[in-house]
Amino acid sequence: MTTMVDVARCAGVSVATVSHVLNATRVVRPATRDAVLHAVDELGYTHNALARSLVTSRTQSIGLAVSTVSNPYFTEILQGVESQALASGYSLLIADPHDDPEHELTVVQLLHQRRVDGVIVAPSPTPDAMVGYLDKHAVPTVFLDRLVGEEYDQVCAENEAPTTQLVDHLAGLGHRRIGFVAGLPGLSTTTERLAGYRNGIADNGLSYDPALVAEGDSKPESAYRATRYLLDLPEPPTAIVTANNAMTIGSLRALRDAGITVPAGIAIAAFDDFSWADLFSPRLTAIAQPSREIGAAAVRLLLSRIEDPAQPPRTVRLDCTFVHRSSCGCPD
Amino acid sequence: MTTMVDVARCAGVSVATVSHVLNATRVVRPATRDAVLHAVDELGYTHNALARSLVTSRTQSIGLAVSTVSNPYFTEILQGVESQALASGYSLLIADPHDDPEHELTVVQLLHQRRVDGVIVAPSPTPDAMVGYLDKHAVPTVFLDRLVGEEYDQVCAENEAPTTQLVDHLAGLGHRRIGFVAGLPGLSTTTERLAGYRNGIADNGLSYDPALVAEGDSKPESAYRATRYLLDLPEPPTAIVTANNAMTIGSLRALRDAGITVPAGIAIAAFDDFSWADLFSPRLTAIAQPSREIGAAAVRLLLSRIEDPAQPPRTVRLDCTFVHRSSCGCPD
DNA sequence: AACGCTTACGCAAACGTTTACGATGACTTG
DNA sequence: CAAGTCATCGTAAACGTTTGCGTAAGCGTT
Repeated sequence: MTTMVDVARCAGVSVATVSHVLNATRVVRPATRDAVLHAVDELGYTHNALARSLVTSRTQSIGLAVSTVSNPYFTEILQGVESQALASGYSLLIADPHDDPEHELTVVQLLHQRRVDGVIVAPSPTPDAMVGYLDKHAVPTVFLDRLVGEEYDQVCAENEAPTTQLVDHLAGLGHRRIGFVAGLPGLSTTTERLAGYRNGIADNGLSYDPALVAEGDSKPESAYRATRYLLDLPEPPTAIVTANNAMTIGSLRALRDAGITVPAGIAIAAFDDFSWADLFSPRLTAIAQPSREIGAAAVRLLLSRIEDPAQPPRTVRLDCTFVHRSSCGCPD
Repeated sequence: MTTMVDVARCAGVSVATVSHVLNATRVVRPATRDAVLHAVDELGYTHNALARSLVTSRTQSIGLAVSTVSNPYFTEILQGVESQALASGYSLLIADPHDDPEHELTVVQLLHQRRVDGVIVAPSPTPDAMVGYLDKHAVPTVFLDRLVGEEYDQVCAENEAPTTQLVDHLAGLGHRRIGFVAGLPGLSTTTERLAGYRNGIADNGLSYDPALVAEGDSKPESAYRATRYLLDLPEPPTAIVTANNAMTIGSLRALRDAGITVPAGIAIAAFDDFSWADLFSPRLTAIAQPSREIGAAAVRLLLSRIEDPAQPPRTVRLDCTFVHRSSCGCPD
């Protein structure tokens, strides 16, 4: 591996000069500049980012800890993060907590040991250990998707109002018994969407029936069971709203296996859209989160936090869009 | 930021000793060991991986350069890579070449500057510059999905035989005119799958009609056009096989917009399965690649290459599975 | 001729680790 | 009791950069 001293020797200058021409950090005579540049590609020199980081104590990299495995919606966030990071001259380290609090802590530690300039984390339901670590070491952080507290930087989508919108739509179509397949308890998204559901129920003059909300974790299987449960009710719902991607999958499978057609047999409206939802059967009426934009906003927020660690914490909320298709029972 | 010398001072030992207890790299008296460990968490010391890497010239990290943006199938590969890397004690740097040869070179350079121990790359159709760079700097590399040459380490799925299998299945159902919606020209996957298609045609005693193969790039829009073209043929095919994920999406949309039902109006069999293909309409008969396993195999191959740079290059091929649903026209 | 100001660069000290050698003392051993 | 053996630990030189000071030469001023 050729180093800066090789280049310096070859060009007949000092390492300081090499460093300065490489970083354009002070003026050098054009002639020596050329000599250096020439030496660089004659020797095939490549910069060693580690050594540089060691002295500057900046790595120009950020860490991303999201559970891609369990949530496909996160891959879009990943894309948003990646492109925004690259555009800002930052590299991206990723580590998957696999939705496990213990694992979550260790991957965050790993990231910090690599001295990323900051991290973006989608917290698990019990993020205390991880949050404590981040706090203790003053690691610039922004939380994603799931909120942990106003004293932190965080970005997520609007959850409450859009869910209400789903219920409104269904109620507007005449449904009086609207079921809800909720997500993993403890997550802010779950809480907020449930609140949105209840608002919708109330707004439309319906009475809230706890029997109509079925909980699940974030796996489709639990939604499958939850939906089965709703169907087996003495007085089953005529419409269902599902709380996220994974839940929707499970519900749809349960309905299919039960031989119930959508929207004829039951109406469906979902939180979270899919990339190819237009090819699904039924064609899903859904709330689409601006996933890419969420990812991009997170890195922007993080970079500004890195820039000025003293600034007050911000929570940014992004608007969702209502995608009207036909699973709700409206004509296509 | 507290360092090893802080810990050493606090524990009343030398930095060498601190290093040794932290890495368990030589025996120390239990008492001093405890003193060090105690000092460590009293001061909240965290290891600086950069400094360590600088002296060991090992970063315990690998770089992944795949175009997630353009191909959702890569996100599964990503998951395979991530988990295998983590399991082997490696971190993951990712960089998206966005399917652009120029960008591809720069991200690989970025990765190398960060001194990853090796890289995993899904090459673009014209990877020469990138490959040249990797060669020149002797960066341990394994290529993914798209092949670049037997003199490199590479891993991908079986392409030819499975495609033939698709054609066989359709022909077995009585179809004589089977169209093919091909992928981006120049990619080994495209070439091989096309070859598989032609084999299938020949095996079944059909005559190869160039008019029946329509090319696209990797975007669904091109498949949309390609499919339209096939439908507008004087004598359109009665069955179509699509060459990959993106192509399938485009084809299905084209068929839907043309008011053609599957499989009644036309039969479809696809290379590449989807996560929720069972919820698609039609339910897709498809070849499923072992994506996760491909990713995992790639990191295993890379690590063995890093371990022993002199070993002969290997190309590993993974088997696909035929997922039988109903878009081919078989009863569900 | 002495002075100061520029311009252009070099010296060397960090940055936080790892690790090859050496050093120290206590304990055996003959 | 001298010498050899262990067990335990410290010293200091790397690793490849960045960057605060310094310095030397050239030139215009008085």
